[in-house]
Amino acid sequence: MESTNIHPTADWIFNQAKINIPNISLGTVYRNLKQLSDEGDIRTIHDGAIARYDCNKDRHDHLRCKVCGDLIDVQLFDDDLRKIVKKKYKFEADDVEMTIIGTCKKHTK
Amino acid sequence: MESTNIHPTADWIFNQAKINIPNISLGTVYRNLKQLSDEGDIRTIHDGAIARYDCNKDRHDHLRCKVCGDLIDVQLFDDDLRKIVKKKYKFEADDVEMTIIGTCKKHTK
DNA sequence: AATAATAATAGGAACTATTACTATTTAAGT
DNA sequence: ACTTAAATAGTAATAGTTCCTATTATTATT
Ligand SMILES: [Mn+2]
Ligand SMILES: [Mn+2]
Ligand SMILES: [Zn+2]
Ligand SMILES: [Zn+2]
Repeated sequence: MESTNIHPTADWIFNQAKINIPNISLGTVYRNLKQLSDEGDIRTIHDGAIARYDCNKDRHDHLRCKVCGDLIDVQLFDDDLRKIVKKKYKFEADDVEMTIIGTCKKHTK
Repeated sequence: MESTNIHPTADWIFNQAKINIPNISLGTVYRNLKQLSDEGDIRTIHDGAIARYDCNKDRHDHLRCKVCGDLIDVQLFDDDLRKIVKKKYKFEADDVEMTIIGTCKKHTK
């Protein structure tokens, strides 16, 4: 999984794993992903209704291209923004889930 | 639904609707919510694995308090941020889904 | 008002991602 | 080798959502 910078689903990982471990079960995939996520070794991201898993442990955000479906890592939510949230709304931010939907640079003519 | 500023689930709406329309079906709730959402009269927000519906049609973001569960409307992603995304990543942003998880002001002593 | 055409609905089946359960296998400790 | 504990495969169960269809309500047309 670390060999890719994609954001695979449990099902994708399951199918990849089957290449080397033909009789692995989907439950094992979910259990291990949950464990890794709980330990902070990977991140779980909610992409609409389904879960994706992210090896990029640094806090970051995503751009989702509605043309090609790519999910691109970006850094947008920074300490400045955290301070604004704190000052303006008196809200102590622990975590941020931000996905920007639009069109990536591959499709600009 | 407009009478509240909460972010109800389909199930919550279904149960509320049953008070006045005792034999309404869940499918009707989903169908009408989808229609309203498609027409832009409400917004669908993905809260983890489940869908919530939002009457606040203005583009806005959310703070989710992990203590009391509240989902608070805020305005964070602005045109400045959109321009940064455009300049830095050459990405044309159409829509943003941002939820900040943390602790709301009700719980600060 | 009666009839025909169209839209909306209830109720339930089907679907999909995920979780829970359990008997069996694998690994570790002595 | 024996005991204990952890991990797993396989399968059943769950939850949210969508799909389907016969029936009901609404609207348009004679
Ligand atoms: Mn990522
Ligand atoms: Mn809102
Ligand atoms: Zn693209
Ligand atoms: Zn709170």
